[in-house]
Amino acid sequence: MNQIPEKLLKPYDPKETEQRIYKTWEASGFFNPETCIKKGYTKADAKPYTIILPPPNVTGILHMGHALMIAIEDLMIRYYRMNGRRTLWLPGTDHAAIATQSKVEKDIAKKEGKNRHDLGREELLKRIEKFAQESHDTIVEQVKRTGASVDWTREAFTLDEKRSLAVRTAFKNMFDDGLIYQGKRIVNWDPKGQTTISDDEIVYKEEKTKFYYFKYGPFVIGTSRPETKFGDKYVVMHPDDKRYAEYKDGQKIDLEWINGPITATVIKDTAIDMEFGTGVMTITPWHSVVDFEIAERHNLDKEQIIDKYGKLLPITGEFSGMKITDARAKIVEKLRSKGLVEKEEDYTHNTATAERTGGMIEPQIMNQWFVAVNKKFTIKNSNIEGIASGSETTLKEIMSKTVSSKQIQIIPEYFDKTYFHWIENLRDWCISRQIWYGHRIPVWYKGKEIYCGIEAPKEEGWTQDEDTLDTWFSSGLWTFSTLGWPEKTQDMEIYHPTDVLETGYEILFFWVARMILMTGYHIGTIPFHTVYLHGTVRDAKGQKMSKSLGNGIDPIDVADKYGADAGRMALIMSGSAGTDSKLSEDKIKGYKHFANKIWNIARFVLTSTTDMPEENASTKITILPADQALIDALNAQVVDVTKDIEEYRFYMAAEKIYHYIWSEFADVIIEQSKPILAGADIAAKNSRQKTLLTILTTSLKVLHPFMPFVTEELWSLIIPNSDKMLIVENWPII
RNA sequence: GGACGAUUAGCUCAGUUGGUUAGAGCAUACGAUUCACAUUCGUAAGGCCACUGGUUCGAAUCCAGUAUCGUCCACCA
Repeated sequence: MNQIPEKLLKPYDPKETEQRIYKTWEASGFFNPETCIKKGYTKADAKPYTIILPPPNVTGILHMGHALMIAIEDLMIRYYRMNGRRTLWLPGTDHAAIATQSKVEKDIAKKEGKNRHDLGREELLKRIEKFAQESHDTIVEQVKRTGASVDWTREAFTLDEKRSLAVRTAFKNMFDDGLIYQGKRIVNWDPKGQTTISDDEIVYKEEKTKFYYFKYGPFVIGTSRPETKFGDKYVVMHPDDKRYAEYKDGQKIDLEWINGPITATVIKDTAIDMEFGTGVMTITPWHSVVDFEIAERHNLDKEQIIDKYGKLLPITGEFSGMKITDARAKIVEKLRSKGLVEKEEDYTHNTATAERTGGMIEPQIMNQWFVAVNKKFTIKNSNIEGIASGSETTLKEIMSKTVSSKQIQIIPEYFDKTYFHWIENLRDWCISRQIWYGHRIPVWYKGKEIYCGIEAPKEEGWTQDEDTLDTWFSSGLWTFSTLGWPEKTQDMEIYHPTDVLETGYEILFFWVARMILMTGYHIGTIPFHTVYLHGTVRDAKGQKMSKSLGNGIDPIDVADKYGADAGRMALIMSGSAGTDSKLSEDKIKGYKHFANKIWNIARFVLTSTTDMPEENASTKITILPADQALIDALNAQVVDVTKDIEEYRFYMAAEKIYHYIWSEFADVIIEQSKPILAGADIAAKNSRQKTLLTILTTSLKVLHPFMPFVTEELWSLIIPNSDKMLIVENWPII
């Protein structure tokens, strides 16, 4: 070791280094576990270690949250790869049905002034696919910039051919088992987006409005929505309400209403809050979830008042065809002229709006497809603890048992409670969407006949259901659809169940719970052993990063300016599982300095060891006790860091390494070494030289999962003739 | 309304499951230095660990309550 590489004499330049190093990794094939086996770096019978990358949506570009996710997953993957595990990290992207379609529709409306009906299904889909493809390509480039050691040969897309087959197969199996059914149910209809949306996609916004009290026969009813009241022929009160004890359940009362006399029926139901308003209400089952449930319980008639476009139907008489907002005042006026308005008050309440389109939700009863979460079915082969093969179970039970038995461990643990709370309140999952982009429901109709199959029926005359599936239906299959299911593949055999699912806590219910449901049902096992939930990355002030606020930090800008390594370190160091973190450029800058620090340490060590004698069988350098003590201290650190990584305390592991390298190695050990290296005692000098090299190489190995680029680059400079890259080096074993 | 968190130095956060004198980074002050370091080093100051009570030989840590902030869920006619 005589030559000091010229590059090393200048400050570390991450921009030049990182992209070059990534290409070297790609060319090596080491992201692919089978290549590692072929080259002898992983044993053929090694225990697998699998992470499936939560697929970013093809709606745009990656943000800091993705960068955090990748930093943590790559850290685990590189750590386990260095530990000799058969390590697979499988990448992919998500078509994100509603989000993507509405993004493209918005663009088209803005640029061309057209809506989707102007374009037609085929043309719109073409446009969306083009957008999705471009978005996908950008995302892939971004993922590469972060240093992610994902196996690109296995890349998947939630809407590609193999995943589509998985979706149709999954649908058919559940359909045949009676777990998917079509039903008239009240759904959240978004008149603006012309689609249903799930409960989870609703955003409640505060609205100031009027609260009216109307005379309804002998009662006074309260409402903020007079326009729905036309069909109200049931008046409901709590059975224990003494004020209305004289009225009996089922009693008929003739009264004067908006468009003339009607006969109302008294219903007693405990869903009524005696404290609210007058304690009496009329119900509109077609347009209210609570009312619908009351109507179901008492087997009452349901009538539609408002159409899909938010306009009043002929049942409203003279108001027919009017928009809700226009009609409301006129209806109140009419009631007032009839002397039926008791009083009105100012009222603030939460209205439901669609997250994607901002449209006001108008509940409607519609034909939709559902997954029955409480329906019993026989599970064929079960590896789920507490649910035996061949026993009767429900999807809800699968979701709950896998976690309560700790077969699936959630980190941080306290999210268990939130998870169970959610499961308890879970209703049947509405999986149909009235949009065009996504997996079309594999059901065909011919007259009154209905056919569900993986492929379209061969005979003529069948038409396919117009709806598509909720995007979470396909992502629910993600851990096994990516591994080739429904084919019986070797990948499934080897890599499933996966080890860790690492994702943001905000999609615990959307996604994690649905993966548990789908995997339990289709595979009879768990999708992963551990769920690691990371927090939200916020700006320095603690605000969410968003486009509208313009406070986002672009991971690519970070990579350009400070290096991806620095960005990764800043993200990993920003906090523990489940807690939000604040990120500022200053923080990232600090870790750029750190990368340069290691660079300089390496320069010092290399220039100080050029005259170290080469070792061979006859001439061995003896390590003196003082130096052995330094190595022992480092080893103790490595043990500590290893434990922290295995127990998911990544921030702590990172901090320990950082602290060791800067405050111990650089500030103490190197400073102490200077007189020894310049001294006359050759034995002491050689011992120290060898020790410095040992400490440097060990430090690089331990730091590699955190800062892969700078460590790999230094590795190649330190050991120039080795063909073994740091990525496949062995984790220091003590 | 229900659930779950958080509250520690000026700021951002640790504190590994109860154990010496509560730590780090940034920022601040003072000093050193051109030495592997454009990006260096040392020293210092800075804390009623939100508050009240309890358990314990011992509490930032466990329990109960209060306050403030945050997140999620539900949503009322």
